[in-house]
Amino acid sequence: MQDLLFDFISKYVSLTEDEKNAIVSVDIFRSFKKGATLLREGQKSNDGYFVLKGCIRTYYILDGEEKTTAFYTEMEGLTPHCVINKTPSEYYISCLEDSILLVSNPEIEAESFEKFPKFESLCRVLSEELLAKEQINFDKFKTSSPEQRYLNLLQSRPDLLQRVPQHQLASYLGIKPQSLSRLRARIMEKNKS
Amino acid sequence: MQDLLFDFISKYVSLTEDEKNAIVSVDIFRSFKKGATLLREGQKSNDGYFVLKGCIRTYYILDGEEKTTAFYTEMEGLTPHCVINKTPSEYYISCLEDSILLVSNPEIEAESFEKFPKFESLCRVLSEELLAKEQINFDKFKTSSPEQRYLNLLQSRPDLLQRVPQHQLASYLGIKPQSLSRLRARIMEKNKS
DNA sequence: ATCGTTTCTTAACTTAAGTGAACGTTGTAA
DNA sequence: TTACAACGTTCACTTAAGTTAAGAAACGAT
Repeated sequence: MQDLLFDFISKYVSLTEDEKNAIVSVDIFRSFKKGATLLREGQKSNDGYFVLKGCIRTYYILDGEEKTTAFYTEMEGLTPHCVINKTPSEYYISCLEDSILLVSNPEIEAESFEKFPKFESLCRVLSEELLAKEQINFDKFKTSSPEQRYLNLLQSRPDLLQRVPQHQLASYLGIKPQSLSRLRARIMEKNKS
Repeated sequence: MQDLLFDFISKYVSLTEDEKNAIVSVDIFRSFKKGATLLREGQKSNDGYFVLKGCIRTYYILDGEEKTTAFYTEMEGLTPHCVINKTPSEYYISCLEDSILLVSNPEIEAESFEKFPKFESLCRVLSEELLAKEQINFDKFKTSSPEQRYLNLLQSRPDLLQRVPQHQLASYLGIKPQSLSRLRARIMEKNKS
């Protein structure tokens, strides 16, 4: 399991045995059951998550409706807004599947950055990369219709369509579950003829 | 003009005179005329931008149509996706107004990070913060109707509605210019009664 | 000052998403 | 096993956005 992490990190920087041991020794690998809630609206937390195995999602409850806005799967990570801003969370985080997560917080990070400046470089590069990717995703969302967004997801993250319930996918696509149903039927119809 | 920058930075870290001089001495402040193009589709570039004064925008040309997806105003910065990924750019960047920008690139940054590790910390914190903010914005976009998005923009960035042409605002809101016109008329109508 | 372009608005029509309700299926818990 | 809740689909209806076209206003360049 740790090897997955080190393989991932090795794309960015090369770690010495010392540095690898340092990561392992802080012992921040945690298992969660499907459905477990990691963060609730209104709650303050310092925990960031990196998915080694499984899938987690962020969602809001607006007018009593659940709105899922993001999914994180293997080798994807999330530092909640409330951690960055020291404010109560606006959204929930929960596990869609049994998951193994790396759980960190600013204190752990500060310590390790002090001992291993290389870790801070890594985090800078990672978050710059994530930011650029998030901006491209946002751009694509803005410039696409719901149908295009669905087809695009089918291309770029086909696994999600299998792992995730339709009504969560719908809000992820910015539409209602009924519209997603209809849209899928429409596409089927087109492909038939 | 530099004071604006140092005021901004001082919210995150405190700089010594030495460090301030280092920033000034690299001389990366640049002036641009309204309409100037900073980056074109297909082009490779290493330049990132930080707006000291003025306004820049990113836009795509899709099916011959200009789609504006982001605006950056005073004390906001952008490292284009193509810089992070070393790929040709998918979008254009141009100046909406006469602007004064801080222009940087990975080489300058690497040098300064070496001399002043504090700068790398600053950049890590800034990009983590920007990422969290971008995610919240994206979430809000997904969970809102075009009309809500317009009203929200009216609240959160009223200056943009003054500075920016309607048709650019429209694509920023994910709709057509005609729809924005109609939507505004609809809101006016509501407020009258 | 004029010409031409760009920008914004309006309108009529088309298309698709939102809404509310019904129904069958699946999954869960007593 | 039954009962209930959650999920996905379908339908009829409403509302709003996309499309195409036209015209008025603002802006720039000559």
